Amino acid sequence: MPLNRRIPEATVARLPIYQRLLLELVGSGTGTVSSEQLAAMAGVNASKVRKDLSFLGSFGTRGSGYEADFLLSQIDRELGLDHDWPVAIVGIGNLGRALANAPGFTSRGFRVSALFDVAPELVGSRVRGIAIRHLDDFEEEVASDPPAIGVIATPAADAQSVAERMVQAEIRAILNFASRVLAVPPGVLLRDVDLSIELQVISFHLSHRHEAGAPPAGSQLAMGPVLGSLGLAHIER
Amino acid sequence: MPLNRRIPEATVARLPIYQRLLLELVGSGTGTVSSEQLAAMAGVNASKVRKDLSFLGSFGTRGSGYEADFLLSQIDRELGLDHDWPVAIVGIGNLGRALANAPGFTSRGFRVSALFDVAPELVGSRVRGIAIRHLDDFEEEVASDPPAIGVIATPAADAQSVAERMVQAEIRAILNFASRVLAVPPGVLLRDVDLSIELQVISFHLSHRHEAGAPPAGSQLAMGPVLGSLGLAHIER
DNA sequence: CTTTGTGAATAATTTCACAGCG
DNA sequence: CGCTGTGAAATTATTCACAAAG
Repeated sequence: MPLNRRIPEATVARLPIYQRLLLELVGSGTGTVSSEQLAAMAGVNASKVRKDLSFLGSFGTRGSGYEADFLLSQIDRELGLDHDWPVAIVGIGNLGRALANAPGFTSRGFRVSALFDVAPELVGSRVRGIAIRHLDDFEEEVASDPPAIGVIATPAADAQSVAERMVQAEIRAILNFASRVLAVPPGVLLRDVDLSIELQVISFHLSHRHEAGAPPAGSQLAMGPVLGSLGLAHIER
Repeated sequence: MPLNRRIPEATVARLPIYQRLLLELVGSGTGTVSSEQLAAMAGVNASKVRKDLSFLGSFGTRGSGYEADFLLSQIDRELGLDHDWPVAIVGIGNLGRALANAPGFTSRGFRVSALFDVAPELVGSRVRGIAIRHLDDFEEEVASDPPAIGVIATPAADAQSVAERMVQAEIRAILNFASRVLAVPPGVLLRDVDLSIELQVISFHLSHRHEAGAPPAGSQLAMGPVLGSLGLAHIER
């Protein structure tokens, strides 16, 4: 068991998929699960599942498979979902509200700790029990319960200034849903999501579907929304 | 100019990024742009940009760069954004509304052609001028203006049945935002987006930031939300 | 007899480095 | 000269195939 301490990025990108599947399986009482089953559910092939899981350690039992709840706990640990990550969301429009309510934002490791907007009619109302604060009070509010992750769901024009205030407030990781390339200093982890990139990838495949009948390579395991960010987004030291 | 007629999937995933950057550049009056500039904005390196663009043809001018508007038109053509793709969105909650209003869903190739929900208080109201119809009328409504792409933004529990109705209605491509693995027949292009996957990837990097100071490989150009889908999602012939 | 874990083989992607064109 | 376009090299990711464990 060599246990490489460097997990390939491609594997990291798939761990959340396995995590979610295992959550469902454990929830519905599954005891053990094979790489074959996981692979079918994830839409990948079984050796990829085994290879991915082998980077975490040897948690399977030959002849029977993986114990679902134990495997889940190992993946959670590897993904850092056994920590508590307070998440602040700025921009409580439709998208911000959707994020605040998304199961993935409110369970297993993540806790929506603060909501901000500038619209007077929003400030003071609550989403899932959390009061929306005015962005003017951002620094003050986050001081008491410093968020680990900042989510930007503002109009594009406001995104950069929000990012700067997040950085100023010592937030080390930013998830950016605004369609705007952001500059952040080295040391800040920035990831951009563009909701429409998948639409364009679909458009590509639709308009090429007649040429050469090969199934699109990314079909089963989709490459998700991607948006370029200024090349500054790495974790320091 | 060999002009490989098979564009790597990794390149296809980046074309929307270049597309969006070029839109901005053209909008702000830029005439020519170098691979170096595009690379800096996209957060990738210059040879990757040149390699990516070379799959579309030789559109650059040595010594000066690429003519922004011409390059944009070539990328649009390659991505199929010169077609008109009617998009039907089912589930007009916060997420559905956010999608209906997203710039990427309403410009360049895409046209939100129909909105569906089951909530009586929503049916009849309009989002960006498009009336929300009751899901019961789905088949009838889409018959008159058949959507090329169906977007599922419903609660997880409803996603599968919506997918089946879309397939029945001859929709060949589905973009699924529900956190639920969907089964679709071969021939239907299915892509899943999970809004929280990036959050988990961030969590991974945050909780590993102390070990070995290497910048996370996916930092500059983020791998986006990904969710496994049942292995059925390919375009036929 | 089943299913994991993993080296080895293959394939895809990225990066390098430079010839060649404007 | 400056910058593209692209083979070749390096790196990363996937798949194969099978020995070993339960």
